[in-house]
Amino acid sequence: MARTDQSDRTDLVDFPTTGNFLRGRLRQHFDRDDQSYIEELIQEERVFSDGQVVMERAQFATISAILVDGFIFRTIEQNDRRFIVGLNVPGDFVDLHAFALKRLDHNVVTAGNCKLGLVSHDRLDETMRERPKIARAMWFATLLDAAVHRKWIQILEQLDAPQCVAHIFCELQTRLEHVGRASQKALRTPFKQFDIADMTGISTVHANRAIVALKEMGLAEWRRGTLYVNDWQKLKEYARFEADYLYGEGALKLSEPFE
Amino acid sequence: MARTDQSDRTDLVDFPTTGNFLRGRLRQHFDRDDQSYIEELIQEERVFSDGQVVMERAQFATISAILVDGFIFRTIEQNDRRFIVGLNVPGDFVDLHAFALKRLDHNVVTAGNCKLGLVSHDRLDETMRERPKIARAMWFATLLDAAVHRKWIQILEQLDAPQCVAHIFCELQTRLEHVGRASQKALRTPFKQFDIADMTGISTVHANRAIVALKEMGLAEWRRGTLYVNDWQKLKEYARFEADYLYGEGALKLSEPFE
DNA sequence: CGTTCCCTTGAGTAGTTTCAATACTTGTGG
DNA sequence: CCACAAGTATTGAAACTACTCAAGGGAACG
Repeated sequence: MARTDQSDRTDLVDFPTTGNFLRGRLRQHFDRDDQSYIEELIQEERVFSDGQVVMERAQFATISAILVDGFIFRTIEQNDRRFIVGLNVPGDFVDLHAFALKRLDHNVVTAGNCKLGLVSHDRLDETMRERPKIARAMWFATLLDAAVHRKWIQILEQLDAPQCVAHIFCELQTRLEHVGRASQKALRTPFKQFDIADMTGISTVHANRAIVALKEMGLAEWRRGTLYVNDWQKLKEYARFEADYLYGEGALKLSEPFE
Repeated sequence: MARTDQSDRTDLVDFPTTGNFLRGRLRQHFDRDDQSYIEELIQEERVFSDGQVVMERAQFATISAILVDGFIFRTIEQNDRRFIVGLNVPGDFVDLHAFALKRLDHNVVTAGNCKLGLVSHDRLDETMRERPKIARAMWFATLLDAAVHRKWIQILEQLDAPQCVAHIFCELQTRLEHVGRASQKALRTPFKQFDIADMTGISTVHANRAIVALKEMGLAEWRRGTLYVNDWQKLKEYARFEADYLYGEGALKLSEPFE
């Protein structure tokens, strides 16, 4: 699961900006030419600081961005309250869906410092016309987000606050493993406790209590943005986390040829 | 909003199977040739009865289906409990995302009797290669589902049970208006109260209480599958429903040319 | 005309919220 | 290097929301 094998490493050397795109998922179906093509789509890299809006709800989009480094929140604001409806990790094409939607229904906001690679929608139009295989992989990438959304709907419907928090961290860890950014003992994030509250729709006070509960159960310990976990397996069981839906290893993985 | 104007009606006469696809949204950007092309994609129509599984989680998919008539649930099952993570109405391409994902993370199940139009993924491959404009519209359609998912995440995070139930019905009504299937006074569905419970993650007992609460507030009355609403505006305010995110009329609508 | 499925109601329990008060961290200017 | 301010984290208490279990009522279907 989510190893960093040799070929993955050369990906990052040769394709420093897009080497993590779909890594651990469809990427294994890309040949070198596909990988170069994708890398060359990116016209510019840009660095963002904490809390910057990468793409704002309802703005007409002409470019999209892939996350090279850092974390991204997708947020919906209503009545001065913020709801985090999605997270992104390096390798995620954070607003690729803006290529088809043109105006997003939510904001894309940095969580901590980020590096992003930008591609114009004109270039993506070309990709649609000339590289249907890659276009379909991009489509796949946006649908992966949708699969994660569905899982969030389920966990919000099913789990209580500590389980829900645990599930979100299990997911984050697994997604970081896909792109070789995970450490086994500690999950470092730039998140505050109120970010966790906004992801799960609970109050900050209750988010704190959920974190305390995880610690009291001996499952995980949160200290200023870092989650320390001794036994991920135990935490996953507690959160009823099953990684299938992330389309890495598991029942949903595409094992057939992809052209 | 959501009128049935003359051109919409001819859509349904000339394109009986796909005439509702993206109607009220991107469809206005399709020319007659696009519309014919889409109609001709459908190779077969099939009728399903209540509770049939149209596409099962993790099965390898080679066809996708557009909903011509009826309602569809997207469900995730865990520990013998069912979670409804999405709904579909006529005109929705219910498992178009299976074209890119190949194996779905959830089940697609009929709610009541349904008519579906089937298209093979081979045909969709052709569409990707030969009709990038239509391919992009299909991509858009799958992302519309994702936008609805995000809204569900938000309402689950924000609203209490009666508001959440109200929101789901406001959304359903608006989506039916898009395809000319709404009546102003009564929203007829094949849903049971336990379906409503599974959509919102509450118990059936509590779903019942939420429905009672809506009635006591004079907002809506539920009688065996039909929701009677006198003043949709009042219900929408109560549910904090804002239709933008459905990409019909509103801030997110694509007003620019689409080729 | 009874069985089954669905809906409804009541009572007690668990989970979550709000408000309020206190403590800890980090960064800034003196 | 200290003092203070701002932001973040923690705790307690009371109120509210939703849950479970249990029992009863009603409609639909054979």
